Amino acid sequence: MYEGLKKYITSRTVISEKEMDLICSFFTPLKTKRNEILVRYEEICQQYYFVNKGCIRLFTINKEGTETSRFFAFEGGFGTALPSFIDQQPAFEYLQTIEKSELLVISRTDFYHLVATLPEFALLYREILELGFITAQKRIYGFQGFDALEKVKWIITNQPHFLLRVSNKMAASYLGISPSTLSRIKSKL
Amino acid sequence: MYEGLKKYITSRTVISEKEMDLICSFFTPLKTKRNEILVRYEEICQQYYFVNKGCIRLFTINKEGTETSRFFAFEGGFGTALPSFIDQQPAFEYLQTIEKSELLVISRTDFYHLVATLPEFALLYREILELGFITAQKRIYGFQGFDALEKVKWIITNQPHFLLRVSNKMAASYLGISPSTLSRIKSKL
DNA sequence: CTAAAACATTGTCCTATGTCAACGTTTTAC
DNA sequence: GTAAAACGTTGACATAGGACAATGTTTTAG
Repeated sequence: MYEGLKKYITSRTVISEKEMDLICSFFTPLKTKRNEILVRYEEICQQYYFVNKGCIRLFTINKEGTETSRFFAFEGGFGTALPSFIDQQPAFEYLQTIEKSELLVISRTDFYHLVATLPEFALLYREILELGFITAQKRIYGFQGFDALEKVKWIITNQPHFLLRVSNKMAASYLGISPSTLSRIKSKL
Repeated sequence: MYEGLKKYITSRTVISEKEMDLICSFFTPLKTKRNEILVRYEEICQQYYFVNKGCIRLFTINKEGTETSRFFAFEGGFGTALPSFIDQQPAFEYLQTIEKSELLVISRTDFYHLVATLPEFALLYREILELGFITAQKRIYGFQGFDALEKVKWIITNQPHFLLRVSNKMAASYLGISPSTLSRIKSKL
């Protein structure tokens, strides 16, 4: 159950078995169904999620009812509604599992407790933030001035499994293009 | 000279005078001219910059020679080519002062030394990352699906001084629209 | 102070991509 | 297992906004 998480941690920091067990002890398993909502709009996010199996998606719905996908975390990744989690403000987004998933959940209290007491965990969090920051940057700036075709090529290069893993509709809403356009582009490669 | 930095720090953490002086001792003043380059494309970024006066801009130039502005830091803000600074990889961007500016500079070595030895400084860095992350998120997601008019309204709401402070061209390249379009929109409010 | 360069504004035109609709296929729910 | 709903694909059409150019203004360099 905890292998994925342990692998994640050992690949990023050196830590004693005792501390590893301590960290794991704060994570509780959670099985979810397809399209299960973890954080609702305007809810204050209290949990951080590690994806053991399945996939979580962060998205919004605008006033016209159109969904926009913001972020996906697959097996071995962390995810949450981070702005709300950090600031404890109502989330301007939804978090859901788009497939039947197995997650490991840690409460915000425990999370920040670990950050405050375990330097190795603080380092892990710093790396999550640094990586998240860089990833977000690359995505914005990678997309700046890109036309639809370039965006699709970008995602194929940077997240090769992405288009195979998520629906056409979700992929399009992540890339900021219409499903029709994505469909047309895929048909020409 | 260090008032701005001290103000920044005291507004975010509680710290003794001695530690404050220690932190400040690692920052050296730097005066720059308009359009002075701080980090070149493919250079590895070794410094973090605090803006006392003036403004720094992060930007790229694509193969067609068009500039894209990624980020601006004004008085009281921190800025650097963060992905390169973090990973010590060649920067895929330029950092410049767009006005005559007064900066406070800390080397990466000293910066991470402070992060590693002063918990208060580690907290500050964590907050910079968290805030940077949230800001980047808001910008991407705020822009997702926005048309040109909505982007301009967004920037007016979220950074009211922005359009007054930077040139039409730079503002347009930040918003991801053409200078002509921005000009037309401004003329209609 | 002056010449040159960069920039801002605005008009005309054109294209990428969104919208809508039709149709077939897959998924869902009971 | 079956009906209904959601989704994917493709065509026809409409449009936001980019490219380019002309003109006037501001900034820069010496």
